Amino acid sequence: MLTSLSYALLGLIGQAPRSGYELMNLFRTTPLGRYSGSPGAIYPALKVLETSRLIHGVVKRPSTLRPKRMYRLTAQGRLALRRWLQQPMTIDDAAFREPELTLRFALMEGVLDDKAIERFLKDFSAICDEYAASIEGHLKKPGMTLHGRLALQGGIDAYRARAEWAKRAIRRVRAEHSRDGSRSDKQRKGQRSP
Amino acid sequence: MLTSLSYALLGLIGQAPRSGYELMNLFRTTPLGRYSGSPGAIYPALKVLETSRLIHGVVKRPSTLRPKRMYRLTAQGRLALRRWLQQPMTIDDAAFREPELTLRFALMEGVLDDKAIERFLKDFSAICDEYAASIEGHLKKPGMTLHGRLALQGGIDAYRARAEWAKRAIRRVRAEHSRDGSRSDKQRKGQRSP
DNA sequence: AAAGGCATGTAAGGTGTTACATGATTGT
DNA sequence: ACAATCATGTAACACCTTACATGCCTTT
Repeated sequence: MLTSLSYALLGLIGQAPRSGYELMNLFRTTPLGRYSGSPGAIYPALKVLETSRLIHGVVKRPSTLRPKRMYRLTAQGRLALRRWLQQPMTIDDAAFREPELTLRFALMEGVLDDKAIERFLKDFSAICDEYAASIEGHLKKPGMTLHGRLALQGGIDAYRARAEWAKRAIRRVRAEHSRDGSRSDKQRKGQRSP
Repeated sequence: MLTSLSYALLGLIGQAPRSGYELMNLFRTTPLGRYSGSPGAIYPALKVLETSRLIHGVVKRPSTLRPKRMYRLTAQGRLALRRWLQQPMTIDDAAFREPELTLRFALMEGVLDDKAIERFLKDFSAICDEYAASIEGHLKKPGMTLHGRLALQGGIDAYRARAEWAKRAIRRVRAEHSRDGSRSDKQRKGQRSP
């Protein structure tokens, strides 16, 4: 199993060919930074992805001591990405790996179809509500301090907010999709916003 | 610098003397589990805290191959905990270490005074709003995909929810404190809910 | 006396961080 | 020629996870 960082790299390379440096800057200058953006993590991760044949680096500036590589997804890489994006969602994902779910959502545009995206958001909303309810269970337990209960309430509020967000997001992607559908029914894959 | 896990242990031991096993179960059976609850993390961390003289383990069942230890804070440990709880809050804490802030709130009851607790919540609310606003800045940047923008919006919503929670929490702790104040002005330190 | 929960611990492995090292290219 | 930025990489270290090992104690 790959890490979140590796999948983030896979997803970003899928959007457009990119170099390690470019990826590093994306992490450093955007909220993607949550998934870590140090060269000591990114370059080794890219190496692993390349030896696993999920990405392939085309070497610019060859036969120097400091070659530059532009990475692209291989067919295998595209498949691995898609499998990760389509993974069934568990309550543990919501509880302990919520950022990875958000990452999946951010990277599934242009890879999964409208139906799968809507499914994802519905599941996400439901699972966030479910997890919020499970925290509520702890609230009633004896021996909880005031701050303990308040901290739990904060968690509940945050997950409820996530669930509401997902419901709004469904409407937003629907609106976008119907516009896209009436405008241009073809054109997919490998495109990038201008 | 100690890790979140170490401070969590410090805080929990401060609430009442506890054994490693007891601590492990607290992590396993409550939302504290976010801060990890495997024996491979907890026992070594306790050992480090003891060699740093922040906690002290009283050995029950001595002169066996499997001694049992009940840990208590030392004066140094109490001080280290207090310093961590009182640390000034940065926007980076909110952005990358929000769970640690929540942990601090949960563990400051009975250690910091009412004033410091209210200060913490006010700062937390302000910094969450500030960070939410800084994400909003990214929303306007060109080159953002639809999903990218929606994911950012999710982050904004979550941080706004945190900020609102903190405001409600201030009222809750105020109410509790005024009740406490009129009931029993003394009695602090080392107590535990029944 | 066997089972199951209490209780502590270690070994191997993976992944990340910080800090550093180094080379290439471009603009002044 | 120099500085800044582009660009890649490594070494040391810290910490956590999983899986396992082991022993004590209580109940049946």
